Amino acid sequence: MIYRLPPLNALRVFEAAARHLSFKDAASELSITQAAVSHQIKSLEEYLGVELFRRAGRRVQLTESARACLPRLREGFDSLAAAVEMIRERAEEADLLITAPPVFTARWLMPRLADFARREPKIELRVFASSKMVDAGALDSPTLVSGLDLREDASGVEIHLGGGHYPGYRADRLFGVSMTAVASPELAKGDPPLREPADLAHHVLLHDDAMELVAGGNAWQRWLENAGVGERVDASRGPRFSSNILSLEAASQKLGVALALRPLVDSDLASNRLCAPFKTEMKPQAAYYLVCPEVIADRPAVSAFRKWLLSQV
Amino acid sequence: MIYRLPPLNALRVFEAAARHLSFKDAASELSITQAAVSHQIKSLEEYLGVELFRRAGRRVQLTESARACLPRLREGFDSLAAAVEMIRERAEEADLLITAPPVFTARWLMPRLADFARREPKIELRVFASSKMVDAGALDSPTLVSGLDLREDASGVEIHLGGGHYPGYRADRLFGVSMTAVASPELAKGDPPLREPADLAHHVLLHDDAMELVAGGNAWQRWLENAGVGERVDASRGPRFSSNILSLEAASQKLGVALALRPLVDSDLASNRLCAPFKTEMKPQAAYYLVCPEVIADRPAVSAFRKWLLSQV
DNA sequence: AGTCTTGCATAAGAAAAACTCATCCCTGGG
DNA sequence: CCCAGGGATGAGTTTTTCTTATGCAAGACT
Repeated sequence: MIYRLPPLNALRVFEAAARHLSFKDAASELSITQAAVSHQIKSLEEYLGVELFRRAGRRVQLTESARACLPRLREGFDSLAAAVEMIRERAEEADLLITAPPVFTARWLMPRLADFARREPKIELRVFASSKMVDAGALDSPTLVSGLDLREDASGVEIHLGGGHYPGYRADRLFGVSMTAVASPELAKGDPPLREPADLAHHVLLHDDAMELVAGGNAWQRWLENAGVGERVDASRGPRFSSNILSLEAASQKLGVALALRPLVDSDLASNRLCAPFKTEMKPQAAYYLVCPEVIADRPAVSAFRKWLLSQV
Repeated sequence: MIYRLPPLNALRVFEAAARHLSFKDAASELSITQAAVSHQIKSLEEYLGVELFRRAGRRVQLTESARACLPRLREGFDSLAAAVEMIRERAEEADLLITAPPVFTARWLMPRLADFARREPKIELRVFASSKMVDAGALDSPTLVSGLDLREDASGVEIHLGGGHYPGYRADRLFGVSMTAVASPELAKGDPPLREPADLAHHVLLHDDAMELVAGGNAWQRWLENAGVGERVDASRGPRFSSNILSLEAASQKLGVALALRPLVDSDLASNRLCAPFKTEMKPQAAYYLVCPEVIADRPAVSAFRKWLLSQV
């Protein structure tokens, strides 16, 4: 995955200027001059080809599109700050740091984690749900990782949805997934009912960024084509959420039909919170893997977790 | 909120180098020379005072702390890329973009949103859950926003947990919150039972980054002091999650005791998924507010949403 | 109204950061 | 043992970013 990123310093200046709604104040926050801010903003506007501020006399105002992207921008800088903070603080005061995709964490890991915590009460856990743990098939890091500094206390393991080729890492396959459409049982039996995929034409499709990532873009479109009704159902309309968890929640609230990953939603299906009205399942190559560098795989905390996780599959 | 950020270009180079585990390949991806990569990494290492790569002959390896921060780093860059993408694509293909804190979205907004969608089926929604919608009391932007380009189609509204001082914005108070301890009912009645705050000394405390933000740091510590048992219970131990939703999930799975915001968890309490064993509630100044710039407040999509949201309170 | 003040824009030059080139060094493969 | 591959290093160059100085327009003040 190659990032196509804008000039990062200009972005940081923009964020400060947007926060203060003043180039001057932003400048003083950043310990630079007002002129420097003005330059940076201008270059960013030229780079983007979009006006970010409207200059109204002696004050500046954000354009609506600039304002709308601020939360995401803040989130981005916040993650970066957290990332470096994490490096600085080293041991992290935890024995085991688990990084996993949000849906996996909420629907699969959390219901089981209490059991692990009971068995290994001494292991201090840290669970980080990150939407970036989906990879195209293999990590881009093809080399054997060895010679890590073993004095460091914290051990990081990751759970990836990917193809399983992680050379240099110990990767244990947990389970494969398949994409299926889910809805509230009442909705499926309602009017119009959901009996076959073509019925989706009369229903609201719920989209989310996470599923786009798993499917490699246009998740619903692909699923519909897979079901043979790509032509008959418009995949573009419908509300869009930032996370699959929200889509599932929306589906259970009868807002529409969402895409979900089995077996993660099996408990929702069993409890009748959701139902899967169609047999059609799209099976991506990907599966969930527990991934960690070989060199830390035999630390007590890591191997205990690994052993436990595999016993849960 | 002032960000303390490292040299951003160096971070980007580091990410590429970590991905390839090769300075040479990273260099070619970034269209610069291997020497440039080497310099950047070195300067970042000096800035952080931490070794990021271990040089082992002709190959480089990540140190464990460097590797552990990668997911967060990727998440950061990804958000930045998404943010600028959003500016570029302008209208966003949606009529209404709602940005709200994750717990609010999952526990309050989603259960009600189906109703809104039914009433206003024409309004194309986009819901973005962002953990950065908590502010210290007021937005830092004190100016009246006017003269936005009204031709832009998408309207962005935000839901903030804050003090309600948003000059230039139309801010409608939704409801106040209070922090309370929650646990699984079985856990509370179990052995040792949870009868008064001091009993927490014998239980696992669940921490999360979101609650830290709300409380302004050391959430449990503050809550315990508020309950008068700051001395008797160790607030530092226990697993740590990246989101309050995960803490609540962990609590309901009997992993320990979490901090929660009322009234967001009221439905969990009503359904007996969770219980609030103590009367002690800590009431931060903050409340949830619907916030949007004055100038877009009267657009049809925005005013419909606003009216509906207020009717739900 | 006229004047002052405040804040952004702009141009030119200065400073700093980032990059390249040339070269060295080490390691592992043949 | 020698060679090739890949990273390190230092000097010098290019590019970016910043500052200083100044201009300009709008709101505040008298």
